[in-house]
Amino acid sequence: MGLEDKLRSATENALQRLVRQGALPADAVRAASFTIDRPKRAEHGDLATNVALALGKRAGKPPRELAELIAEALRAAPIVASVTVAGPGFLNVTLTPEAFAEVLGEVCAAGAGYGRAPAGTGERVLVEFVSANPTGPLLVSHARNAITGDAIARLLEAAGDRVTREYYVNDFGNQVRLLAASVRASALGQPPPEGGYGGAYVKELAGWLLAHGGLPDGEEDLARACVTRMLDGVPGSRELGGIKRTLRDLGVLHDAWFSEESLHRWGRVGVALDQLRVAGALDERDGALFFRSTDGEDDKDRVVQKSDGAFTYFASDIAYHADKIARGFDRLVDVWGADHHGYVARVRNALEALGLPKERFEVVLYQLVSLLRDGVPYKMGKRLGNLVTIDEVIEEIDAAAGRVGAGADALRYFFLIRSSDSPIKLDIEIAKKATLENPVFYLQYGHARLASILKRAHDVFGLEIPRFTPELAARLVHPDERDLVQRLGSYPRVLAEAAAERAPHKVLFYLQDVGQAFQSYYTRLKNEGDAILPQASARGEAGWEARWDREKTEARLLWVEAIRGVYAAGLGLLGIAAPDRMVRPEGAIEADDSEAGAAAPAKEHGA
RNA sequence: GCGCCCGUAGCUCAGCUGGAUAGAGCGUCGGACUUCGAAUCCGAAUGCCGGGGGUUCGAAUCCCUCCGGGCGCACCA
Repeated sequence: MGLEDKLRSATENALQRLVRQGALPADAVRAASFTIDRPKRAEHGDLATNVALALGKRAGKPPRELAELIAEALRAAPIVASVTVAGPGFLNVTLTPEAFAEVLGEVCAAGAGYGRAPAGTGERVLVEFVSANPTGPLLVSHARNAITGDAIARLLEAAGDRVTREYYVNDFGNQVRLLAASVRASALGQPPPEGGYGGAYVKELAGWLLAHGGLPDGEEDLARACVTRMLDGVPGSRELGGIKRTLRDLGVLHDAWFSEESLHRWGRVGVALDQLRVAGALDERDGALFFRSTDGEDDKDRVVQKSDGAFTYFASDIAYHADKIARGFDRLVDVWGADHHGYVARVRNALEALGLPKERFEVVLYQLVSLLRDGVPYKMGKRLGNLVTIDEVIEEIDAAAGRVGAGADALRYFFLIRSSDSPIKLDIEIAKKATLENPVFYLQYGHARLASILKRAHDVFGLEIPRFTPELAARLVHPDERDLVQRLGSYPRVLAEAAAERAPHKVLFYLQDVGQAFQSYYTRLKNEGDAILPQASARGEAGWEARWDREKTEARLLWVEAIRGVYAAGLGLLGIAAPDRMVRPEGAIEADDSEAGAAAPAKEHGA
């Protein structure tokens, strides 16, 4: 339990006591909700609460008077060192060292599972994401969907949910027919049909099929073979690595691949439409079949079967979502680009018309990714032949950083640092080459530093990370050390909130704050002539070991490991690597600018 | 026209279940290396929180309205 939660229950206890004493009306206390916050200013104590202000309305007493009353009751709590009343009636609370020690103890005891709810305590959730048409390689714009969906899935797991990650494969209808036709054309050395696909991967796909038993005769068999190859790829191929491999490179693994075509093959679409018909939710107009979406909240009715007899994508989507419910999921989370938001109502309405629990259906919408190239808008289009693939971007960043995985880390950072409601402008050139000023390195460096302190403690001083004891924790008296413990204490809350709001960016902001707080402490300590481990200069003097406060070092090692553990867990939750050391790539260090600094102004003013 | 999202520092964005003097990164300027890792740290400057009205002890946050931008409004997927 973090300090906020500890203070909250202490405050609630204090209120109950005041109610029993007749000092406060019970119904006012029951109805009031109050906040516990870290105050922005250090002189306002460790935590502040507006409980007196919140209660003032209902209790009918001046907030200041209430504040004095509650402050007095709160002073009895063991975690409270002092309470002052400030401003209109805020309570500023300073906590006891024991309270901080308790929090650190909880972090250490929980280990890697700290902040996570016990697995399986939550809902059964189906997170459906990516679901891009298997007619081409995944593009950078798809990466936001993949990364957002994956991070939300990880967050829900941390919140205790049983999560299934699913990719809905649109292997039915016009688009795959066009892909198959394009591949056949390519095999015959002809140009692709109107509106077809002409990328290099089409040629490669045709070549691979020819080399492996030839193209199937039937169009459906060919389409199936093409989709399989688009998903699984061809080993060693640059152009046709496969959607699954691209996702794996991003750290995204789906549990299930659900075929749209199978819904038709098993007659599920027809069944769903029959049920809608029985429910009286279908109308026939102009030879087409409409779902009466306007019975719910929607602008117009939606076509499920066109006048030429073909089912729409929406028809199979109804069957698909009905199937998700039938599989027993408590919650369906779909991750869609904001351009599909008009779709939400019709799917929800269809579920309702089928008599299914529509409130289980939920859509996470993310705003769109627009591309820039060196700051100017970059129009990407199939017809323009300038599609930017995820593979391509990952490859270039990996090369620039000299590490496989750097590209995935950078992309995950770029897409997870923004809230879903914020559109993202991704500059292709910067994403590709300017990896060194990428803030993801700051995050990772923080972890490398923590890890390297522990490694040095072991290698140079033979120190292992000690077991937690209250006595050891009591040695952490530096204000920055207390501050970091407080931050670690609020990690469970951050996770729970991020999961509930489907907002992975909150975890990332939290980690940046923790990293910054530690880096700042680290330098401050040095400026104060102190250090976690005895420095080389100190060890030069005779008898240094006798003067070394070994216990303080051990307390700090315990603390460093607690921070490192939370930090690594948080990064892991976002799918970003937490390296123990960072290697600066060749040519990354800027040239010494002492000469340039002198020369440049002279040139400026030369004329 | 209707619906959803957005408008906060020079730029990119947090903060939005109402709380004290509105934050971060980048950029700018000025400092700190006898390195437990300087991919770091410290300091400074910069804001009618798009405009107006309302609710309240208190509004970036809630309500109304206007302005500006993105997306959507198919018998496409």
